[in-house]
Order: sequence, then C-alpha cells, then structure tokens
Amino acid sequence: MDIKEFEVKFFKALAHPVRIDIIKQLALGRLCACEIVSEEYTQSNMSQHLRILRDAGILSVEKEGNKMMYEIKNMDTVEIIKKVDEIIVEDLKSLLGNI
Amino acid sequence: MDIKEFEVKFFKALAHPVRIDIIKQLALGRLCACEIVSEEYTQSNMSQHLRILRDAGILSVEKEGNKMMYEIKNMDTVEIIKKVDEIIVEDLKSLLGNI
DNA sequence: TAAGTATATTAGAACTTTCTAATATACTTA
DNA sequence: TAAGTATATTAGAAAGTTCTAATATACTTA
Repeated sequence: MDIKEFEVKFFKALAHPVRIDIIKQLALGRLCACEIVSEEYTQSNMSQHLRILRDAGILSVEKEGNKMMYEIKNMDTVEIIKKVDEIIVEDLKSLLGNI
Repeated sequence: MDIKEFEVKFFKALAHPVRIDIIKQLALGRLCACEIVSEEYTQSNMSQHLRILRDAGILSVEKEGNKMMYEIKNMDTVEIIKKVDEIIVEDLKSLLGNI
C-alpha cells in the first residue's frame, strides 16, 4: 500500500455524515462506543462506521472492561475538518459577493 | 444543503487516486484539461473526475478558446492533502516504533 | 452460572460510484 | 466550410458502499 492508497482511505473514511459526527464527538475527548450517539442508526451500523475510521488510522481503541474506548489518534484530523469548514464558508461567501 | 453535506461532498471528491493526482498537478499552476495527464484513463473519464472536483467547489474553470483552464480555487485544499500525508507518515512511524 | 450490557460480525438488499464506449458540442484552422 | 482539436455528456455494466436484521462474542453483576 503506497501513500496514495492511504490518502484515499483517509478521505473515504471522512466522506460520510455519521463518521464526521463521530469525529466531532471524539474531538471533545475519549468515549466508549456506547456513548457515541446517533439517533438515526443502529448499534451494528455505528460499529461498522467506527471500524472504517479505525481501519483508516483515524481512531484508536482500547478495551476497558466490557467497553471499547475510542479516541482520535491525531488531533490534526480535527484541524482538517475545521479547515474544510473554512474553505466551504469562504467559497459560499464569495458566491454571495458575486450577486 | 447544510455544512455537513458540503463537507461530505468535499471529502468524497478527494477520495479517489486520480482526483488527488489532478489536485497535485494543479497545485503547481493552472492547466487546461488536455494537459492534466493520466495514462490509465480515457478523456471522458478525466472529464468526469474534473466535474466532480468542480461540483465540490474545489476547482474553478474558465474557457479560453477551445480549451478549458482548470485551477484550484483555494490553496488550503492542497495544504489539507499535505496535512493528511503528514498524519499518515506520523502514524506509520509510530507503528515502526512499536516493533 | 444465568441474565444483562456492550460490541462485533455476517449476509444480503438497495443504492452509489466508477469506468468504457459512443456520441455531442464548440472552437480553430486550412 | 470541412477537418481537426478539445471537451462534455449519456447510457449502462461492474464494482463498491451502506444499511438492516440476525447472530456471535465477551465482560459484568446478581
């Protein structure tokens, strides 16, 4: 696996609303899977999303009793999402300017 | 469309090896579609990838004669890819450390 | 040890993405 | 204006993703 494949895997992992939510929740600190909430989805589905983030190298996990504690491995991942938000806001602003 | 949908669209757009290549080529400067090279893909397919990047707000395009000049709208997009590379390298390094 | 809690895995249907081939559009130059 | 160059669009097959339902695993506590 070369760097490009890792990049693609990383971006794919972030390319889903639930997974972005998960990162945003974990940005505030370590949580067990049971605390990572999404009203819309089943436990099974959430577990699958967590696995995708783990496989992309974005999250780490540690077992504690019967809980799985998830954590963001590198806070720069959170910075990247913030930067994307800025790019989007900039872009929308410039659209307004063109009216 | 709320911010989350824009974020997802942005990350989806970057989640393909050819589209990352396109951005890396354009990071060095404006190019017409005919200069954005990929040996592996057809003209039609490249055009489709360019459209995805355009729709995500990542590229802008201007007509010049019979050429379409493509450009990265916001250089922070390039910074994001660099940052992802750093995160990946860090992660691989820490794996090595654990041997 | 049985019941409860937390999580992961699997199978498969529905949906989305990605590619190729064919075709369309539009500018340029002989 | 015909031929050439540059690009976009469309249709459809193949591959990949995402969800639900069912089930499995494993720790905890009564």
